[in-house]
Amino acid sequence: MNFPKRKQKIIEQLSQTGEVDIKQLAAELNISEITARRDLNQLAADGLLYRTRGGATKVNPHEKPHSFVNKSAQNAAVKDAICRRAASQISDGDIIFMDCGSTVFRLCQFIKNKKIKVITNSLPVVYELQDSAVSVNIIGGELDKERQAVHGTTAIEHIQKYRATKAFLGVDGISEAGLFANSEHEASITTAFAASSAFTYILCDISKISKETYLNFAGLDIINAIITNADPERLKGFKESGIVILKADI
Amino acid sequence: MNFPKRKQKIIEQLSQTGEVDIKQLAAELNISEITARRDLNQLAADGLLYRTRGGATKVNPHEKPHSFVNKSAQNAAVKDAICRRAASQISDGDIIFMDCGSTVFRLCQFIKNKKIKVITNSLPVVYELQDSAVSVNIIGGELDKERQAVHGTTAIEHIQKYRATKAFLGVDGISEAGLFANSEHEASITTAFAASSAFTYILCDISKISKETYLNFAGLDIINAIITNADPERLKGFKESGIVILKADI
DNA sequence: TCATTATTAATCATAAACGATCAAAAAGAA
DNA sequence: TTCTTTTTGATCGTTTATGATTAATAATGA
Repeated sequence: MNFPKRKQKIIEQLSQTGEVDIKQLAAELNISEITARRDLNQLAADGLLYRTRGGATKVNPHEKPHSFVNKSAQNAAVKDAICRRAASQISDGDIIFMDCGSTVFRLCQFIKNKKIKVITNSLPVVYELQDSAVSVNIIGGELDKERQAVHGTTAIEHIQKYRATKAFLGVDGISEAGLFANSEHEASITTAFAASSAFTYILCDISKISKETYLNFAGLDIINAIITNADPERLKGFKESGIVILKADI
Repeated sequence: MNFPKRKQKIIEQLSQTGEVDIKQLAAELNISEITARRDLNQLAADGLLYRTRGGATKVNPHEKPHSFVNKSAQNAAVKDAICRRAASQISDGDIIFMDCGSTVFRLCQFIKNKKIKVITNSLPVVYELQDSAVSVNIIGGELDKERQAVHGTTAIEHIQKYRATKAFLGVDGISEAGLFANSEHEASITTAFAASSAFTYILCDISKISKETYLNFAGLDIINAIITNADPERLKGFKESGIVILKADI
């Protein structure tokens, strides 16, 4: 058992239990206590843990692990159907905005070979389009680790400098009262994208339709179309407000 | 059994079991231990594995969803020594710039628990810092897929809006004539970072010292310090220009 | 307060691994 | 073939990782 391997084990246990004990470490890794001690000293010197008497603890004990839950795999079939419909709206030469919605993310797989420019604040989108024909432009600014996306005033200013032919955005809820979001950050990004885009699509599955949650940040007038799997019958109200309804058949 | 064939076998076993042992390798491939040692050293210099005493281990112990092709694993030991020295210059509260240099990338592992802000144009840096205590700010603009970093006029303007206490940057070459880069994009980013930072460190291993390549984009006056593993004796000229030399002891 | 105990740093010892150097063998070029 | 270059192996002094020992230091409790 060499140092890199031990280091890995130590860091692993530390992140799980929050602390390690020299005696227990020595026993577990089949090394002498002094070697365990030396390992911990080395890792402490590199700032990877805090040395305590007889062991070590995490540097940031109360730090909540930024858990980016990738919701995009939930109801993948429905989301893919919506995204296929969305991708069919995109032609070569388009400049498109994509936000950090979980449905929007699944659009990536369908546009990899298109000759378009994508402007996005979503890191997963950037990663996914890394090996693609698409030219990528990243919105700059502060990174929201939980959402894996960029937000803040710098991001807004950045968006305002660009103009897109189409925007593909997600929302936390949409009703005849307009668009709803669970965070102000997300709301301002959505508003900025919509304002700088010639045509704005909202991608949402049936669970978001008629859902009113937290912040009603904009009216329906800032968007042009909804792509969803919901029955168009349920969407009559939107149609009457001039919104184009595109049904994704599953 | 020639080197390319052995290399393939070694990499294969490494990806399966995560580690190789020199004795076992020598026996298995019918070569002497010293040849096995030489093979591993070669592969370590190329960044294909990490050398340990008596063997080698994988570069990426856990499979990550996205992998960045990275020169940063090449000569990892030297780069780590430089980065340890660099990390020791960083205190909580600092706002630091990091560019897309391969040495700079390895600084991430030593700053994960620091309470600092990092502003960067490098995607691998962003990815590496996503589960850290560090607050991350991404430079916005066009993504250079080859370098996995953001560049362009938007990026420059973004950088100019921020002020950092320290910048940690890489170069393709440095001599008493100044800084050298292999691309204009990279040069302009480096210049912008240095201009907006109170103190600028260049991280470079000995191979970059006195190397003059392609574009001499700036004089030594835009930087404040060099962190390197090169012998300070060779760096007298820099010292006379008022550059602080920090020797990384390996 | 002091005494007891556990932990640590410092020092040393040892075996394994290492780099440097040179020689032999293999491969390639003239 | 002969010469040169590259690869491989052997030898040997040096370095490194590890563990044992012991004195110093810090925590704990009476």
